[in-house]
Amino acid sequence: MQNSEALALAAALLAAAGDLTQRINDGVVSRGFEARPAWGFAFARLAPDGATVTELAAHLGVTKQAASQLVDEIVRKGYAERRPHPADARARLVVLTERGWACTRAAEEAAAEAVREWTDVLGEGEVRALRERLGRIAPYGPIRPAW
Amino acid sequence: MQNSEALALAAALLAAAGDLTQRINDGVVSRGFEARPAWGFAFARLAPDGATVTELAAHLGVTKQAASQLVDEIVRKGYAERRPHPADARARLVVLTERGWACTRAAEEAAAEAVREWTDVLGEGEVRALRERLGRIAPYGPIRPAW
DNA sequence: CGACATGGTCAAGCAGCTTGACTATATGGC
DNA sequence: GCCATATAGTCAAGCTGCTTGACCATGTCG
Repeated sequence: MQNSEALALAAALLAAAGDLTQRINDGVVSRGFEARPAWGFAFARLAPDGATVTELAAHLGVTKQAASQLVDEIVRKGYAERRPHPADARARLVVLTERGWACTRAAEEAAAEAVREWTDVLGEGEVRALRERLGRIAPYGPIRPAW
Repeated sequence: MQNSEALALAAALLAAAGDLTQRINDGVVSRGFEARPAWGFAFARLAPDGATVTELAAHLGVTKQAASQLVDEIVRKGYAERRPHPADARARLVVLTERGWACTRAAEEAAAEAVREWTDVLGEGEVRALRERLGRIAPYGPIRPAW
């Protein structure tokens, strides 16, 4: 593979990621929620059982302060709430509210809608293969900003 | 495809894009250049024959002022220079210097190196197919930030 | 030639992140 | 039981990269 091909792959990857992110965000907004794309990663971490600010920060790859600000915002807008941590009086458990869950479902619907357009172009098997291959080359650990 | 699958695809795409971007940037830095990931898109537009600030802004999807700041920086660091535009006295043509070209080549090498690791996992044909499919679903036009 | 469009810059402001300092609680050695 | 140290979280200040708004110089077209 030529060097310039590799750069083109990077560009295509970023373009696809940006496009999909934009579409998901638009879809979420059109369903009556306001959300910044970065929230998706926060919600994904909060979804199962909640998380502390520090855990969230590690997951997002930012400082505790930045994570705390993000939590401030989603709490202020009613998507999550801070509760006392059951086992550690220093910590506070951030959990999604019902509205937060609704927003998460909206994001899933929007994502499915966006991916459906890809399915129309590539076919379902190809899209599934795409997802599987991406998963193999970039395990989904802590988030690193795309640039 | 289930809704949650679609979100997982988006996450995998962003993770892969972020990972690749990070690796390319690291590779460029280790070759003795300092570059911010966003520069890649600027350099790509400047590479053939130069571009005006306005063209660059449109390509990057930001304001003229932001593009101008970016140009200030890469000029200050010796990667490009502003020349009078041959056909329009209002405009100034931003062109890469020899150092700019060297940095571009370093980015291509770094990208090739990063993609090579993927090739080891997926095989060359798969990676090529990945690039081709990504190209089909997200034509590489103006850049939209990933989030 | 004059009216408007376009390329570019200057200035101010804002959002999201950082580092640094601090308080409150937890943990482990003695 | 107590103290030293580590950890969860917040407050405050600052930086960077973007934005909007205003402006000048040049081009284009009636």
